[in-house]
Amino acid sequence: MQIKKDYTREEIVMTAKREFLKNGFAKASMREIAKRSGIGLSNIYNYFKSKDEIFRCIVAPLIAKMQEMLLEHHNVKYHEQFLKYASGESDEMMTEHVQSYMELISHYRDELELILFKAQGSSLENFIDDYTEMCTKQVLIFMDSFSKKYPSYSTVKSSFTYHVHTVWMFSFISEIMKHRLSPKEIENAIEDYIKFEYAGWRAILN
Amino acid sequence: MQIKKDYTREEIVMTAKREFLKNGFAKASMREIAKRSGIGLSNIYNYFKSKDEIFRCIVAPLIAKMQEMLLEHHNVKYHEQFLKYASGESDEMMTEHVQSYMELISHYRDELELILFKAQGSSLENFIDDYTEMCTKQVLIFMDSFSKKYPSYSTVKSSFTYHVHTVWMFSFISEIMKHRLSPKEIENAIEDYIKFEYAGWRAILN
Amino acid sequence: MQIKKDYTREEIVMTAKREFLKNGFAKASMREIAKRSGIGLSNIYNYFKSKDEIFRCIVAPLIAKMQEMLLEHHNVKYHEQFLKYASGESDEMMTEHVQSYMELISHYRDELELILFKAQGSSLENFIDDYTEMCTKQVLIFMDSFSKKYPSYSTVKSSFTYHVHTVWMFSFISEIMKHRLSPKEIENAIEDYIKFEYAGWRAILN
Amino acid sequence: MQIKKDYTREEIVMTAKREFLKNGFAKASMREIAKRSGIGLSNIYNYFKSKDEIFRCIVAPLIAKMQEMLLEHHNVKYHEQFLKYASGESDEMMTEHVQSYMELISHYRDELELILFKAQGSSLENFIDDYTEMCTKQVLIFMDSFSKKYPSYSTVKSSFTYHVHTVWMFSFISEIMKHRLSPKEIENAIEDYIKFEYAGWRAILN
DNA sequence: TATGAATGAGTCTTCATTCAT
DNA sequence: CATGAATGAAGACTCATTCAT
Repeated sequence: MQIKKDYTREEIVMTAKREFLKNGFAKASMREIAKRSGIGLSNIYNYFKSKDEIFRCIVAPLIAKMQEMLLEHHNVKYHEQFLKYASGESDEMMTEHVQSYMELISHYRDELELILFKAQGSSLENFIDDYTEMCTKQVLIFMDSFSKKYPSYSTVKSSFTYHVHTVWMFSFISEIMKHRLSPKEIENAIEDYIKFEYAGWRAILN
Repeated sequence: MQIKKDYTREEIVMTAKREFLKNGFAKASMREIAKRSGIGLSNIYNYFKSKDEIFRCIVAPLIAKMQEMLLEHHNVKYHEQFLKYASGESDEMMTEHVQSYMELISHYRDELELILFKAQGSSLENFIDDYTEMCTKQVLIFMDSFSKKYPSYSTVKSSFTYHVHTVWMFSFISEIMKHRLSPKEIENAIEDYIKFEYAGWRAILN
Repeated sequence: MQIKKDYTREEIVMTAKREFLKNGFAKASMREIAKRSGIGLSNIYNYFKSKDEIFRCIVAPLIAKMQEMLLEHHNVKYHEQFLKYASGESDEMMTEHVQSYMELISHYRDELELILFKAQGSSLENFIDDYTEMCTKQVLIFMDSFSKKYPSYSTVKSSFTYHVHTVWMFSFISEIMKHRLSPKEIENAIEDYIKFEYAGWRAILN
Repeated sequence: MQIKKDYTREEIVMTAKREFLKNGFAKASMREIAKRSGIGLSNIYNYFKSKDEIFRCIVAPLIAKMQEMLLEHHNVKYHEQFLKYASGESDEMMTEHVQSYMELISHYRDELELILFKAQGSSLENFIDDYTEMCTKQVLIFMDSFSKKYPSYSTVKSSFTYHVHTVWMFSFISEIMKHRLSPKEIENAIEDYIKFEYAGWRAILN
C-alpha cells in the first residue's frame, strides 16, 4: 500500500511538473493534471492541499539548495576569495561561484525552469527577485569592507550596478537553460562570462 | 460619428492598458475593462476582435519603434561605429545604442512594462525573447564581417555569448524600470554599464 | 430586451425562492436553480453577484418592513399605548402589535419562512436573533420609564423574561406559518395569545 | 479487543459531538472528525454507518429520556396534578414539569444544543417539531377528559394554542441555553415563567 | 480492527466571447 | 454604433463514502 502511495505521489508530482513546465503555474489546470496522471482529481487532494503546494513541493529541493548556497558565502574562505577577485589577483571566486550555479542547472534543470519562468501566479512568483535582492545585499556588504581595506580603489557609481550584475548572473543561467547548450558550449560560455565580468569589474574599479 | 468612435476606442485602450499594467494580461478581465471604461462589454468587440488584439494594439507603437531600431542597424554609419567599438577606438556606438533604448523607456514606459513583465498569456508573451534573438543574429553578422576584416583579433569562444549580452541589455532596461530609478541614477547606471561592456568586450576580443 | 431581463430576473428569484424554501439556503444549489429556472448558470451571475445576494434580495422587502416596524415603536402614541397596556387599562397595544405581525405573515409568508427557518449558512442567518434582541431592548427601555412613573407596580424578576416573550412572539408567528392556519383559526389563536399575555403580564407585575 | 473498540467508539463520539456543536451537523466534516480524533477516516465507518448515525448515536440518550418523560405523563398521578393545575388549585404540576426539563438541561446540555440548534441536515432535524407535536397531542387528550369532568369551565378557542405553549416551553429552554444563564438567573426566569403560564391559562379557561 | 487509497459527484464562481436587437 | 442577455466551458477545491488489504 505504501508502495502504491509513493507511486501515486510521484505520478502526481511528475505530471504536475510536466504541466507546469508546459503551461506555467497559472494556466496549468488541476483537472488536466488529474486526467494526464490518471489519478482522480479529488485523490490528488489527499496528497497535496493545493495546487500551490504541489508547486512548492516540486521546487523545494532547489530552493533549499539555493538558500544553502547563500549561506556558504558567509564563511571566511569566500570572503578572502572575494577580496582577491576584487583586487584583481585571481578570478577563482568567480569560477567557483559560476561552477556552483552550473551544478544547480545540471541537478535541478526543470525546477530552475519552473522557478525562473513558470512561477507566475504561485506563492513563489517573487522568489527569484527576492533571491537576487539578497545576493545583491551580500555583495554590497563585501564591497563595503573591501573599499575600507583598499581605499585606493575607486568604487562603483551606482549601487544599482551591483544589482544588475546579480540579475545578469541569473540571466546567464536562464539563457543557458533556454538554449539547452551542450556541456562544451556551456564551458565556453562560462569562460567568456568570467573573462568578461573580471575585465569589466576591474575597469570600473580602477 | 467618426469622432465618437475614436473617443471610444481610445477609452478602451487606455482602460485596458491600466488593467493590464495592474494585473497582467492573463488576469486582467474584459468585464473589468468594460466596467471601468464605462463602455459596454460587447461593444468592445466592435472595436477589437479579442482581448489579445487590444493588447497587441496597445503595444503596437512600441513594437513598431523597436523593429525600426532593428532596421537602423543595417545602415553604413552603424556598421562603421560598430567596427570602431569592436576595435576599441570608441564607445560611441554603445552610447548611442543605449541612448536609443533609454528614449524607448521615456517614450514607451508603460508599453515596455507591458511587454517585459505583463505579457504572459498573450500572443506576445515571447516577443522579447524573439526580439533579442533577432538582435543577436545581427550582431553575429557584424562580428562575422568584422573578423574577416581584422583577422588579428581573436574572437569570442561562444556565439552564445553575444546572445547573452543582448539579453543583458534588456535585463538592464528591465531593472531600471522595475526599480524606478531617477534620471540621475539612470545616468550613473548607464555609465557603469557602458564602461563595463566596453572593457569586457575588449578583454574578450584582444 | 428590458422585458426579457425583468422576466429572467423574476424567474431566477422565483426559482431560487422555491429552492431555498425546499432545501434551505445552505443545501440549495446554484446548479439546481439554474436547471429548474431554465437559465444558464453563468447568466445568473449577470443578475446577482452570489447565492447570498439572491437570498438577501428575496427577503429584502421583508427586512425593510420589519425595520420600519421597529422604528414605529419609537413614537409617542406607541409609548402611551404601552403604558396603558402595562397598567392594565387596555390591551389595544398588544392587539395592534400582533395585528401588524399578522399582516407581515400575509404579505411576506415565504420570505418570513426563509428568514425564520431557511437562512442557515447565509449572511442573514442571525437576523432573527438580532432582531429579537433589538425588540427586547426597546421593551426594556419602555419598562424602565414605566416603572419610574408607576413605582407601585412590582417589576419582573429577570430581564431575561422580556427576552423570552419577544422570542415567543416570533415562535407564535413561526407556528402559525408552519401549520398553515386558516384566517379564522389565526384569529382564534391570536385572541388566546393576547388574552394569555395580558393576564400573564398583569399577574407578574401586580 | 473489546476494550479498544469501546475506547475508539467513545473517541469518535466525543470528537464528533465537539464538531457538531461547533459547526452544526451539515457543515461538520467527517475528515475533520477523523483528523481530530486521531482515528482513521475509514475506520470510523466500522463503527458507524454514516455521519447521520453518529449524530443519532450522540443524541440517543437524550431522545430516550425525552420519550420516557412523554410516557410518564400517562400515569395517574400526573393526570391528577394536571386537573389541579387546570382548575387553579395548584401549580405543582407546572413546577414539576419545568423541573424535569431543567434536569434535562443539566444532564444533556450538549445533546439538547445539538438537537435544538445543530441538527439541520440530519435525519433528526425535525425531531423537536415532532416531539412538540406529540406533547401537544397529550395535552389535548388531557384537556378533553378535563372538559368532560368540569363542563363549567370554558375551553380554549384554538387547539393550536396548546401547541404554541408546548413550543414556548422549548423556546424557553432554548433561550436559557443560548444565553448561558447562571443557576440563580435560571431560577428567577422559571419563577416568572410559571407565574406567567399559570395566570395566563387561568385567564383563558375561566 | 484498522489503514491508506480511491472515488465521483458535488460546491460556488469566473471567464472570454457571441447573439439578437 | 451600441446594448443587454446569454452561453458553455473552465477554475480550484470539498464531500461523504467505499474498497482492498
